[in-house]
Amino acid sequence: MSHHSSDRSPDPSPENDNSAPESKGVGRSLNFIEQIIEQDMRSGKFQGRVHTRFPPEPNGYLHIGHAKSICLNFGLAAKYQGQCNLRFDDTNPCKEEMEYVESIREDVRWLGFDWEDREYFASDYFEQLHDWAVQMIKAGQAYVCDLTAEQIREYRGTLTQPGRNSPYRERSVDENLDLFRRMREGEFPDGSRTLRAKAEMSHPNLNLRDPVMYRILHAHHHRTGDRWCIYPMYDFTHGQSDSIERITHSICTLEFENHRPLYDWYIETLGIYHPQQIEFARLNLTFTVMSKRKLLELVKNKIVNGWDDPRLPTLCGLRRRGYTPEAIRSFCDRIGVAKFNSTIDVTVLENSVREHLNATAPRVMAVLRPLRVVIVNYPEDRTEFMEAVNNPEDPGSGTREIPFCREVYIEQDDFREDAPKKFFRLKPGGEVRLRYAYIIKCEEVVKDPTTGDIVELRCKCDWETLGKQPEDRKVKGVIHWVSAAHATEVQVRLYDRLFTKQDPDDLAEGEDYKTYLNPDSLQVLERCQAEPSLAAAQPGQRFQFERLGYFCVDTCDSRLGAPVFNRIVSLRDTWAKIEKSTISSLS
RNA sequence: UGGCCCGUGGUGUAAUUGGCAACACACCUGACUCUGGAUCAGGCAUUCUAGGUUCAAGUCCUAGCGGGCCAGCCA
Repeated sequence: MSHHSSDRSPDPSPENDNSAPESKGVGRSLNFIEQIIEQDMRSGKFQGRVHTRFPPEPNGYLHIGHAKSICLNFGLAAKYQGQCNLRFDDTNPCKEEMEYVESIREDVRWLGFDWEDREYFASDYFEQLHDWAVQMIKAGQAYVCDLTAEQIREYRGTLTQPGRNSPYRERSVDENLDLFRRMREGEFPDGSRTLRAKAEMSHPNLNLRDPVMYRILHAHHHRTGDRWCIYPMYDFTHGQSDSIERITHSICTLEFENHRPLYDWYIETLGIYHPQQIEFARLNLTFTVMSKRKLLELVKNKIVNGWDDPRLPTLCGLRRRGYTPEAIRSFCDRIGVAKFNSTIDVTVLENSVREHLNATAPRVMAVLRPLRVVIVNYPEDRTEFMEAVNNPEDPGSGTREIPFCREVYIEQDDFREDAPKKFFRLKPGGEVRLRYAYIIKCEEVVKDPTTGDIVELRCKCDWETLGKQPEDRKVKGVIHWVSAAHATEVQVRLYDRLFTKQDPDDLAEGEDYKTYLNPDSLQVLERCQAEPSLAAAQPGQRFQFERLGYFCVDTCDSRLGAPVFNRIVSLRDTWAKIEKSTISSLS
C-alpha cells in the first residue's frame, strides 16, 4: 500500500481564466451516463460520436440546477471530443420571451461554455415538424380531433383505467389533411381542434394515449411572429429536434422518463435518425427552492429584489453574490450524476466557493461593527505602516502596507466583558494581538452613561511585540482592525440562507413554503470601516475580509469610491461552533 | 389495488461489473497557526428487509417494504 504524500497541483489557474473548463479528474470512476457513452463507443452505435445539447425553454432564468445540466452536457462533449449545442425549446409562444433567451446565453457563457455557431431554436424546425405531421396524417398515423380539452381528458381514462377512442379517430386521410391545412390557415379558434397521433388509447403509459401533436394558438411568437397559429407540443418537437441536430445522447431529467417511449415512437414512426434519451436526477439543494414557479413568485411578490437577488439560486443571483464559475463547475463535478432523487447539502456549494476563493482572493481587513480602541500609550501624531500578506496561499501575491495609529476600530464581537472560558479575544485586563501589529492590553472599558453601551476601549500596546512573540507569556488571540484615521467607510450586505428549513417544501397541512423564509437572510450594514485600499475596489472584485468571509463588490449599487460589498460566504467559524455547543450543553 | 424508475454512512457519489465498501461534504478528536481561516493526522456503515444461488453477494435470483414520476391543448 503506497502512502500518498500531500502533492499539490503544479500551477493553480489564474483567477480570471474562465475560458476552458478544467478537465474532469483523471482516473475517476465513470457515472452511469459515461458508462453508456463508453459502451456506445465500443459498439460503434454512433460511430464514436458524442453530440449533446442543452435545451432550455426560454421562459425563466437559469438556476444552479440548470448548471448541473449545462456542466453535464458540455462536460461530456468536451470529455469525448464531441460537441454540445445550445437549443432553445420555444414551442409555447404564450410563455416565452427574448429577455430569457439573452439571459440564458449570458449565463451559459459566464459558466465558461462555448456553443460556437451551434445555437438553435426549436421554432426553426416548425416547417419541418409540420411536414412530418402531414406525413403521419397521410400514413394514417395522425388525425384531427374536435374534442374539447375537457373531453380529451375524459376520453384519456385514468391511471388504472384504459382510455376510449375519440369519435374523430377514424376520419379519412383526406378530411384530416384538409382540416389540418385549415387549422394552419387560421380558420378555427384556439382550442377548437387538435392534431393527435393515432397511438393506443389503452396503453398503460398515458403519454401514448393518442397524444396531442399540435394545438391551435393564435399567439405571437418571439421569433416566428404571426407566421403560425398552430404550435407543436414538446413531445412532437424535442426528439425530432435532437434528430435534426444529429444528437447522440439526449440527456434530460427524470420526469421525462415516462416520455421516452413516446420520444422513441415518434422517431420510429417517422423513420428518422434516432438519438438516445437518457434521464438523470435533477439537483435539489437544502435551504432553498428551485422550481420556476416559486422563484417567479419570490421575484413577483418582491420577497427578493429581482432575479439576480444574491439570495436566489439563480445563476445571475449567484453571480451577483460573487460566486465564481470555477466554484460552480467544481460543485457540479463533485455532486455526481445518478438516477436517485437526492438533495445536496448547501454546504457543498458553499465549500466549493471557499475552496476557490481561499486560493485566489486577496486578503484585506474590514470591521463590520466597529468598536473604537484608543491605544493610550501610542503618540497621537504617529502613523506606522504595517506589512501585511496579500494571500498566504499564494506567495506570489506579495505584501502591502497598512496604516496604524493611536485609534483603531475592532469588531464588537472581538471584545467581551464577561468572556466565556474558551474566548481568547479581548476582555477587560486581557491581551490580544492586533494582526500584523502590536499586542494590546485592555485597561479600561468606557460606557455610555445613559445606555450602558460600550463605546470605547482604552488599551496599552506592548512595544516589544511588533513582529515577534513575547517570551514570558502566550497570547493566543489575533484580531483584525482598521486605523480610525485612515479607514474608508463602506456598506456591507450580509447574505444568509433564504429559508430556515432544510426542505422548505416539506410542509404540514395548510403550511406554505414562505412560512420558512429566513427573516435575517439579508442584513445591511452601513458605515463599516475598511482598510484604505478598498476605497478603490472595482465592481466584481472579490476579497477575503480576514476572519469574516469572502466578499464581492456589488456590480449594481457600488459607486466610484463608495463600494458596496456582498458577503459571498462566511469563513468557517469554529468559535461559533464552540460557543453554540457549550450553550446547548448547558441547557 | 395501472405503468415506469430508484433504494449504499448524517448528506451525496463510487466500488476494476461476483473478490478487503472508497471519495467528498457534514459531524467529533487532536496537531499546527500572527486569520478560531488554511493545512495536517485520526474517528464515524449490519449496503431497505427476508430468504436463496455461490468458496465468495452492495452487485445475481425470489418475495416483501420504502420513495419518485405520470391522468396540460406546459416543458
